[in-house]
Amino acid sequence: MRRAGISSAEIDMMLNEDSEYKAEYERLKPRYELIAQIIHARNEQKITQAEMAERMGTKKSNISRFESGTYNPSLDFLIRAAASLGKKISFSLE
Amino acid sequence: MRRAGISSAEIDMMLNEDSEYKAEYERLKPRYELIAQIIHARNEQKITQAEMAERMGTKKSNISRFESGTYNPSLDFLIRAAASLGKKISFSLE
DNA sequence: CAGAATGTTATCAAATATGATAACATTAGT
DNA sequence: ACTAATGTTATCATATTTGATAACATTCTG
Repeated sequence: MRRAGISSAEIDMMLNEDSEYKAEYERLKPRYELIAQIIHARNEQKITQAEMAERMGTKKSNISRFESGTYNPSLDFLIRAAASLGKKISFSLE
Repeated sequence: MRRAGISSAEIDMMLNEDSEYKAEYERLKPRYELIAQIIHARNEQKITQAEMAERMGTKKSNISRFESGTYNPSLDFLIRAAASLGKKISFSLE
């Protein structure tokens, strides 16, 4: 199954205890997880990025960028994204 | 109990169904609720804004501004804020 | 395969968040 | 009431997000 440039063993290596990538990965994890939930909701409802964008009042390219997880979205953007899929985000501190 | 410039009856008025303020209020509600949870956690642990700021790597004035709810914070800021209080934010789509 | 639909990436401008600092206001402790 | 601690507000500089557009890539469907 050689598809990407790195193997899962190499990923394990990069994410080991002492790795500096580890901290970075842990830092970004909550973002990725939340985005994953939103993408999942969109796919589940078979809504296109273009449709979602229209509901949010933005453009499809911005949805793609958002789903790519390449930046740190604002709370408002997240709430609107969820709302466009008929969902409400709830937050809890644990 | 005349303290503020507006009465609660007036507030009710402003938040009635058709009011344009209503939508605005509803829009900001999730932000305020999340911030309230964070403020509550900070007070509960008797941590000062200055202490929290130091843990987050910022300044106390910025914590005050954040708690005032006057702007739209980023996901990362929220996560760091919670983390500085030993909490983890969890998100769920409903 | 061809065309249409969907998703991605790059880029720019404008708006906004964020950090830092300082001055000020409020509250708590003695 | 005095003082120290805590919280607030204003302001500036810098970084980042966000929206828009266009070109490109990928996937779906007939």
